[in-house]
Amino acid sequence: MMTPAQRYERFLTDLKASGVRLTEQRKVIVKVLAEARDHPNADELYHRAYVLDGSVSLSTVYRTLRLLEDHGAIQRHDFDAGRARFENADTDHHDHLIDVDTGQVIEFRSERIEKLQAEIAAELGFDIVRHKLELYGRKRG
Amino acid sequence: MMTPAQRYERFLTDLKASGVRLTEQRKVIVKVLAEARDHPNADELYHRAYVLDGSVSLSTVYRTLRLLEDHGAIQRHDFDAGRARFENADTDHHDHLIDVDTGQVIEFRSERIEKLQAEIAAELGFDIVRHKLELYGRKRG
DNA sequence: ACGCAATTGCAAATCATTCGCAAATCAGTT
DNA sequence: AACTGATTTGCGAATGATTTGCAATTGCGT
Repeated sequence: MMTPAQRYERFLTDLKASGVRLTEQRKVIVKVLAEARDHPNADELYHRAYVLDGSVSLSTVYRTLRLLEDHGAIQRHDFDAGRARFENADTDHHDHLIDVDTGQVIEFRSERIEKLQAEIAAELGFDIVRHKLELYGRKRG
Repeated sequence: MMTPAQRYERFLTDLKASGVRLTEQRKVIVKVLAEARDHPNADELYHRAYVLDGSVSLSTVYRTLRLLEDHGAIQRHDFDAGRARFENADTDHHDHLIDVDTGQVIEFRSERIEKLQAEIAAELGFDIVRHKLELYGRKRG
């Protein structure tokens, strides 16, 4: 398991290796992402970054998110329509269970489901590029 | 398997039974939905409906889609972010495989995956309200 | 330190969707 | 078939998330 600090360093190393310019704003945004334990949206990231460095703008947050997504460093989700949410892509693949009452997001992973998905795609003549599995549930009374 | 005409009649019957007013525009939009073999978005539905009846506006398409979704008559998807797509809800439940090259949507159903999902949710202490499983794949060379 | 292309903040533009409101229309009642 | 009142409509303006144009700023190789 990576610590936020390790994740941050790795983000920077990877970006530099890809020839991406390390501006103050990008470093701050990347730091906020590295430290996030949840799945923040652009606005939440902006506010967290702004506290660390008032020179960060919402535009740059959006531009940096796109940049990081294109580099495969983060992943975009749209659990609720209209607002994209983000998370680091360095961790192992997992799917999400969203509590419909609280909005809480729980991560899980099932080897068996992954395998079944690949089988189904193969039967239909496809190779899976990516997939999205979201369970929306309610806590048992 | 229901024919488009049967689906159309059933839409109208159900709506009338729910005390929904059957306006000209709603009937046209419902007819277009009943006949759709794909997963059209609001704009596509608007164009198809407009051909049948020039008095249909995009606003009413959106309002009717919301109405039908609230009544459980249709289902909303957001395969590509930003544009919702719709399909009749009368057919059996199924999931989707989206061809990343062509955008084509293939429907499939797996009893085993459904079952696994329920098991996973149960382990986490949840009952599934709904779920979203989308495979994004590429045709095998 | 120099220079210039890449990046920034800001405000204005987009895109899908929703909303306000006056005019039109449905559906039950005479 | 006309009457009525609440619902629904089309229009254009409003919204909310995200993107973009542009002049000013900044990272970073020389």
